[in-house]
Amino acid sequence: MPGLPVNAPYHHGDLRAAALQMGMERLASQEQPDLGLRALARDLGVSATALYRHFPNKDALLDALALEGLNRLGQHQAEAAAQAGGGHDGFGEVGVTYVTWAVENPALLRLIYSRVGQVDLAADDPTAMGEAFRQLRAGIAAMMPDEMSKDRRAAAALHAWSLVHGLAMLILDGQVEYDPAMVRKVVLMTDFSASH
Amino acid sequence: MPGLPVNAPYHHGDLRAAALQMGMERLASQEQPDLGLRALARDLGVSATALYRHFPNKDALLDALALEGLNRLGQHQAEAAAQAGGGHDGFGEVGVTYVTWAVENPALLRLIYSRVGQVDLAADDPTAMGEAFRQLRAGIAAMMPDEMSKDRRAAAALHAWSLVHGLAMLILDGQVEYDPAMVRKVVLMTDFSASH
DNA sequence: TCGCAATGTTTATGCTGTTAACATGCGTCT
DNA sequence: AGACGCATGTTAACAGCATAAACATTGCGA
Repeated sequence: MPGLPVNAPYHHGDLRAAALQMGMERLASQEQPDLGLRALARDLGVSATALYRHFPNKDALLDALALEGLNRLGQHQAEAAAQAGGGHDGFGEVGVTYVTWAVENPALLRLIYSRVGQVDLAADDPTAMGEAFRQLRAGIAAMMPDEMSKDRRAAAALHAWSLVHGLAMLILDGQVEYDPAMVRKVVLMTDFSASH
Repeated sequence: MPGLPVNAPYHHGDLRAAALQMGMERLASQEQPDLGLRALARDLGVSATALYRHFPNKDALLDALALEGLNRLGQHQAEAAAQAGGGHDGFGEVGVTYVTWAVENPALLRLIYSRVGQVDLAADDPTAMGEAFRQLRAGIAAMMPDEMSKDRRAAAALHAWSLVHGLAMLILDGQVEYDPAMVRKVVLMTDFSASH
């Protein structure tokens, strides 16, 4: 039994990592990337079925890519939150950042949301995908103004998430043209200190 | 040249309409319907390639289904708007209705948004899909309070559309559990008469 | 050094969308 | 009425896909 390095290179030299990297590159550079096993294997200079030694099936590969993307999104959100300095204004900036990141990573955001919904919760690693998303949710909720009641905080967090996610999806689906100024105006429109 | 009945039955008896109806039934009854040409043809009691006499390819079939779904959504929105009686409160009800319809027609809503974005705008019938969506947008914009400036109306309409669409997608993707009371609270949270 | 297990390849299966060639029959025109 | 034509449906075939099984290779641990 080997020590710690789980991904020790064998014949190819860590084909798993190479496949994931190539997948991430395609997700970053193309709007509708070809993530077929044959296409990936061909461009990796490897036979069509070699990837089955590292992933049980195609969905597992996509899940791994989605998880990596989710981690990057979460990290990006955390950076934006830290830079904005918290508070009401900072929270707005985080929302704008979400939309901006989505526009810059359309295929990756779509992959994340297409995969995270149908993850088998009884799988081997229940913490992988679900935990990353739970962290994202917690981050959103934690950024709400302190003076709110717990109930209102939950509703406000869901409101904020829905707003930026919906705006991002409408832009990605081509229903709304991307206009940074308009995005800013729309996202910052909500006044969370209002009544209700 | 025949008169008005464009879809006169031949051998099968209007296979095109039968295929669309079966597709709509599957979209209505299943979360991830099998809309494969072979599966549809088999259940229609027809050979696998018969549908190519009525649709140039699979995408055309899906586009036709998405268009039908879009019309139903628009009609549903119009009914909700009329019932709500316009005004600020009525507008909120329309938003709640959007989310409710999405929850009740998840596969159809997903199909609509997945197809409408990549429609070839230079196609034969440029009015079909795009026009239906333009009508939906116009309906949303027309429902904004009258006292707003044109600019603010546009931003508020996009805000409202983003909010309900994002909330619907989060529910459909399994990120948020469907809770009618919570949906109502979140959708009605925005106060459009606020400053900015 | 030997062996085993991890890695990669070859081959094969059943699915998919799609095309071409062929068959059938309703509608129309003479 | 009869024949032609075109819309419709069928059969056969092809390329691509994900995937599984059998086989080959190679590096690490005992």
